[in-house]
Amino acid sequence: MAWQFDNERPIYTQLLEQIRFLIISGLYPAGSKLPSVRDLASEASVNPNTMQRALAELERSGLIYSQRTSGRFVTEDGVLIKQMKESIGKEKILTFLHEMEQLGYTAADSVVLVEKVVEEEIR
Amino acid sequence: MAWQFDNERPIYTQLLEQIRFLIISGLYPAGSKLPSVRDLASEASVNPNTMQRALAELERSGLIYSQRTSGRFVTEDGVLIKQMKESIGKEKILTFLHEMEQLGYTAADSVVLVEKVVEEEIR
DNA sequence: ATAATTGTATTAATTACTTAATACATTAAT
DNA sequence: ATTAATGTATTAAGTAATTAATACAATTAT
Repeated sequence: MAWQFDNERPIYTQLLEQIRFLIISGLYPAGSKLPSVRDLASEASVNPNTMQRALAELERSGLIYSQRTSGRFVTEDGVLIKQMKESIGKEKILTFLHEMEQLGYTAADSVVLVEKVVEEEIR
Repeated sequence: MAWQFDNERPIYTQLLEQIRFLIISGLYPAGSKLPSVRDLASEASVNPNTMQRALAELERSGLIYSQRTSGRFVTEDGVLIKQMKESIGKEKILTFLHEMEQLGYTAADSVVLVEKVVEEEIR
């Protein structure tokens, strides 16, 4: 796992996103046990509290849960994982559309523009 | 003009965005004179330095320029304004696509999803 | 029983950022 | 010449957020 961070955003946020991706993508399967806070922290070269914070936030979202002394686990609820992915995605889409509107583009404009950019990318 | 702010992001950022929108949308036309820093600040109920900062950032982007004692003006370059709008838009699109990828969606996925959301919105 | 491993809580240090206060400099207007 | 209006610079105050240090609690394994 390549733990990499930029200095733009808080480390705990980036940790959260990366771990979330590991779960959503299935690399950490539903029900599986995560490494301990300390192990994850040392692996990512980060203070344990920072990792703890990232994990706590993931926990709030229900993607993982902790059992006081036996460790942390990915939720068994595969449906929840899927829903989480979809709802975060939708949130990002709405934010995006809103920002574009604030720039003077209608939602319809934005659709077209995204299509264009993606086509350019492919080429 | 409705100067409204949330507490999520810095005020100067929000000022910048709102003024930028006024320019891009043509409400502050190319070449026109802006109110003074102090006037804008008092109108927005904001410290002059905060407004100054927003304007300075806009200046870095070339959308406005200042003449030491006569005031600030929107660039005469209408093409630049248009390009600015387009380049900021494109930046937002790329960021969006990147975030979606980090969530496990390909660019093609994202296009389809945006379309879906927009259709829902219209309905 | 003891030790080791786990998550958790509390507090402090650091850092960065935002906003504000104030003074300065330049030019246009009177 | 003087005043008023403009943008600018500098510094400080205030605030919030992030990270780190450390200690605690609970349970599992030995």
